[in-house]
Amino acid sequence: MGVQRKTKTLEGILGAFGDSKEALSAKMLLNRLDDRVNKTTVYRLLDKLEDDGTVHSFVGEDSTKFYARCHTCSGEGHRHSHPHFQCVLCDKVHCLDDEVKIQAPAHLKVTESHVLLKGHCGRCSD
Amino acid sequence: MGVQRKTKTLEGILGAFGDSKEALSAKMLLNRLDDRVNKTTVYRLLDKLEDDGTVHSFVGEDSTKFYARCHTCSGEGHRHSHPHFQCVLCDKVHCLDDEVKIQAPAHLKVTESHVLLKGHCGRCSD
DNA sequence: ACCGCTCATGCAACAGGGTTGCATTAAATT
DNA sequence: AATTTAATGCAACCCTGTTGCATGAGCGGT
Repeated sequence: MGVQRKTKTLEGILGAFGDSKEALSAKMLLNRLDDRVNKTTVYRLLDKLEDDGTVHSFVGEDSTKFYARCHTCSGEGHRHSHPHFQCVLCDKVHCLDDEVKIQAPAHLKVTESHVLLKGHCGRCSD
Repeated sequence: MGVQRKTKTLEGILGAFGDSKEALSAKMLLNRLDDRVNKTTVYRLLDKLEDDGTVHSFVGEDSTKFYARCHTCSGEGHRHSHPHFQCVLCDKVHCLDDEVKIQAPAHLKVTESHVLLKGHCGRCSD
């Protein structure tokens, strides 16, 4: 089951995400919360928020998991096929808008697509 | 620098990949080699083979790294934008043929695209 | 065939992300 | 305020992957 109580840490996490499309790792989240919270708590809350359809997760190229607010999902299931972009200079990760449809050979039944783009973000490529 | 000597383990690894498009994790590779080789050796060889342009790597949704033979790369640099497919039933992973171009907003300079599709493979969806 | 140089290997110990069990704390409900 | 039950913190752990160092094995030269 998902989140059931409004706690300090929960508000902190939701506050960190805000309403932006930025994606955060557990570590980044802990930093933003000034390391005053236990990592276990953060991981458990993120799991629950994902169950609730509040955030979605994906894996970055360094094998760490990133989380970002959902804008189109419910607890019924996550449905997003938008790409994620990671800047190789400032390391920031964020969700892109465009839906992506990758076509695969007919004999494969594709249920999820994960797209990660890497490069220089607007701020870093000036 | 890449691989410089033809050793038993090297032959074993190349043999495991063969000429197929199947991708293997270090763990899978160790299993196929009957766990008679040290994992450190495998990791180091895979690194070198990647340097040489013999294999390429990518991260699966479970955050583990997969390796597969390159068919179009050299030591000069890896250049593939083909998707990878992971079957959620049999867990096999393999490279797809189609090149993929994801378009991103103009202010982003994309240098790498990683696409991972998940679903049922031909053998598992019958 | 042997020698010697240097790369490759194995081992142990470590690093980092993430998880689990359990006792304690604190929301929510009455 | 008392009770219930979810949330938290802690320590210990799992897993993938890496590093330092001593030993073993390719390979080129003789």
